[in-house]
Amino acid sequence: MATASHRTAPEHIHPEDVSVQTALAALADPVRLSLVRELAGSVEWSRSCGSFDVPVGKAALSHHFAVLRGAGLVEQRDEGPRRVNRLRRAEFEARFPGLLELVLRDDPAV
Amino acid sequence: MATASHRTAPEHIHPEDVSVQTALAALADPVRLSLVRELAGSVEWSRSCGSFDVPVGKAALSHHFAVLRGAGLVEQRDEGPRRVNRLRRAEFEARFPGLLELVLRDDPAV
DNA sequence: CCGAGTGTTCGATGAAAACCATACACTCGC
DNA sequence: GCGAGTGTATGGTTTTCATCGAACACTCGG
Repeated sequence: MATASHRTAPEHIHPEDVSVQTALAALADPVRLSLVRELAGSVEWSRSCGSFDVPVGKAALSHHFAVLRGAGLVEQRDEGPRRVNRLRRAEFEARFPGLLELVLRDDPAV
Repeated sequence: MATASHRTAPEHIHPEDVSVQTALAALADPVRLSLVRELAGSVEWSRSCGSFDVPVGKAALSHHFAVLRGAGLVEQRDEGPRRVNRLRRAEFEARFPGLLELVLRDDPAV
């Protein structure tokens, strides 16, 4: 039941246990930033990993999601064969006030 | 006069022209984060580049300051033989509200 | 005008990170 | 129980970045 294409369920890290460094590094990558933004504009649990429009292969994509999990930015759940995502808005906001909002509503440096 | 050990004066970039990516990447490095924090606790223009307590050589240090300038985080001015620094608090805050404050008053991830 | 102090530049090195292609694991509909 | 769809793991390549040592440029005090 509900254990998609993975031996074990995704391992999550709570934002509370994340260092600023890790958080910043996670968001400093263009692909991940794109994922986070796209995710922010979607209904929770509505997007599977493969449904994002980024210019990388599956392997790299999977890796990026692992990084996002490791930064407490994304939560994942297995739903049948696919793994659906959710942006941990509230929790992340509590740990890093303003950060998420900052990267989300950014005027791309004019 | 006032052109220390450098052909040309330091080239600055205003925070307004900096992308989030660049800003985050600049702050995601341990050495640079250390520099910013130490600088935040000092009087403006009081610290020369060499006066910071970081475990890297001069060359690397010089590079890190270049990155910080490129992210609009630091302003430099030549004062005799040395180059003194200032944290661009207000300008940076205006461009990335909350970010600087966030990395400065951080509980190192418990 | 020399020597000490300061910072940048260059070239090279090493480590980290992103990426791909492939192979594998799991789910589900047929 | 196949076969398609989805995601992970592994191995290897490439790129990026932090770092160093050494050479250079500039300032200033004797």
